[in-house]
Amino acid sequence: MTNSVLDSRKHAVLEAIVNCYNRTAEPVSSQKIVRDYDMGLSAATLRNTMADLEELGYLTHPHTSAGRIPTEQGYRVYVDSLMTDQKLSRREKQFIRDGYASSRRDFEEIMEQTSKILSAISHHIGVVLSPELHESILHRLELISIDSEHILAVLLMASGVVKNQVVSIPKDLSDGELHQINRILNEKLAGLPLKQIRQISQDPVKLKAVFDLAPSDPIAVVTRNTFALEQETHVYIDGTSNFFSHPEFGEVQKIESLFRVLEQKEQVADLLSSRPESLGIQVLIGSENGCEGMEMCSIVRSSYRVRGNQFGTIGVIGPTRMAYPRIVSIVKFTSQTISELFEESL
Amino acid sequence: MTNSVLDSRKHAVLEAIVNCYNRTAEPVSSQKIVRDYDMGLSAATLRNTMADLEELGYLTHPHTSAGRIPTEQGYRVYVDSLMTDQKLSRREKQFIRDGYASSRRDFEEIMEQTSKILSAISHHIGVVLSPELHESILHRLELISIDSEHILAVLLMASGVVKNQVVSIPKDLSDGELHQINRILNEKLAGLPLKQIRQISQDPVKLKAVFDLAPSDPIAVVTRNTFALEQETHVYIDGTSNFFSHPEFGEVQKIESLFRVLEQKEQVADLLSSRPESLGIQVLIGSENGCEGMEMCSIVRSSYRVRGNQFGTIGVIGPTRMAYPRIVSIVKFTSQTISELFEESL
DNA sequence: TGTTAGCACTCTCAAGAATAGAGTGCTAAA
DNA sequence: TTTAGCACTCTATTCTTGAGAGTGCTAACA
Repeated sequence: MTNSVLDSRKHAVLEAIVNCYNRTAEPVSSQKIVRDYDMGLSAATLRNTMADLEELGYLTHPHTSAGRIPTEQGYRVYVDSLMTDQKLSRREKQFIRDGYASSRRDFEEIMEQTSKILSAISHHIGVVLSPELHESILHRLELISIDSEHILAVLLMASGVVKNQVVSIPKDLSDGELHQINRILNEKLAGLPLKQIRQISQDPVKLKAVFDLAPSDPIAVVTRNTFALEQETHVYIDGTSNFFSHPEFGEVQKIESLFRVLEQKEQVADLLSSRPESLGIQVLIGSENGCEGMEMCSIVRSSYRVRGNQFGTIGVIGPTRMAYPRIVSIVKFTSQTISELFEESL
Repeated sequence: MTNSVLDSRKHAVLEAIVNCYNRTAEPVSSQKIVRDYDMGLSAATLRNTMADLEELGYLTHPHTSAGRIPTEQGYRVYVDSLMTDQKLSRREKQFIRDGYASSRRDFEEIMEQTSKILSAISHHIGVVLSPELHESILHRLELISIDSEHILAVLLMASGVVKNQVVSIPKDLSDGELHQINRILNEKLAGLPLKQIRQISQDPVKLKAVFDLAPSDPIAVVTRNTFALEQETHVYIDGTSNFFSHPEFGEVQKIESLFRVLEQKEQVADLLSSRPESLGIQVLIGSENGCEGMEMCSIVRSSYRVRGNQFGTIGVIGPTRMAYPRIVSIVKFTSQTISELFEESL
């Protein structure tokens, strides 16, 4: 909290400017602060302080005779050490919990609902990344015959996620054979994390070590084909149209570049997950997200946990000028709620 | 083809204006037509004809000294009787087919891919509605135990679609019991359309008639819970950001109302499917779609077929000023391609 | 009778000029 | 160190003007 460069007045002024700018979306003048915040200082003094803050890189000027707006660096200081926690109201918490009332136990529905809740309550864009199957543990698998060339593998993960996979088979398998293969696979593979299973299944040597059979054996083929599934993360996005209500996106081009990014689900996934995997809340301000076309946006993200060590990510994408304390609280509480939801019910 | 109101000159002029306006997005002047189309008429004569067409309601004026643009009615005539088929080039057809090369047999992937293909090749918005399970025939179902209170029902439809459903069970069932129930359900229900099964499962009388057992019997409960699934149509949308490149959407508000609609998946689903269920191509011009916020958009849609009589819908949403002949060909060819794809492979 | 040239008229669009207002930076006094 | 005062700068709005595009109408023509 003791930032050597900023004395307490500068702190206060920066905070006031960020708050004010977030409310009005207009450059903040010294007058405005005198009127709205009772700081016991004159406009002239504030102007001096503001000039200092600008020199330090925390504020900027659209043009000579305009008020100040925070720079990304200014927001950074605000988020890191100035802003105060804003508790969600009981009503807001209830709103979030109620959002899950209808979606019983369908995994997809919970993901989808989460993105809707996030966007509805934040008035920004809500994003949810499904947990990475990679780390997830296989609880059991069931093989179901489809036709002479294909079977369906149903993977039940320990987390409660269910994943279907159509698998080509080398030759028609009788019900008995299929049953037999199913039994053996469960015996050998249940309880292992998917990542490890994939390694085994794609490596002839390991495969032989585990199953002790030739690569051409039906069991080997089925295993290989079943676990060839690539790492796919589903991305759920909602509330994109909320962006139209922000004055800073009044011109089409600005909003266009953002929407072009949002349409690339993979890019959105990278955006939310590529950061160091700390577990708490993370706030990326403006160009910190490093994504072309999203320089004007900030991201507040957090992981959630689906039993064991399977993690997904939720986040809110909004304009750099967003109400950080509130959004942080929302993301924090929602990720807790969703984690509990998975913990208890699935 | 013999439209009593329109002589062949009016036809030709209307067609020229539609074509020209589609290219340039600017009101078409009499001069422009003289220059670009060799009609052997002077500008003055064209002005007379254009005035007639305006009187008939097929053209309009942004203001007195501007050229003409087609009205919705004008487009209607153009689409219904003026425009000529535009075959897709070999390259375009190949592009569409290639789009499916990677997506093997995963149903969802094909749907998703289709919306991408449609938007990429049309430069508009591509929409796909998954087929209605309703009419689909149950090929077989498999029950898989999850825990003491839940099982997973895997429904294999005759069409190749696979649907998972987590089902609550009244009491813990042994493997044997589960197997037994599974066998009976398949015996009684396989081969029936889902719609009928749902009717049976939700009606105690019918349930008793088919299975001859008490409503509290585990079989009855499992059946009821398994087929309680509501009719859900998945909506795949791609290419929304293509709208930014159209000059008529240069202002934010116009694009906003459109995006608000697109975010409501149910509304999009209604938009594409609520029309009379003719099988061919349908073109809805401008406000004909009856959807608030989409008055400036046209829709070209077609059903596709997934074996048996299970149908879905694909479509392209674009500005009213779209290249109808081309888009119609695209939608037609894509729906054929996707139908064939399902016919042969699943 | 249908077509065309000519012309007056209308409307838009872009550029410039004038004005008001907001807000700053600086200076000098408290 | 703080503050009042003031000159200065920049924006945003409004009005005007002129050019250009395109029409509708009229009168002549085939």
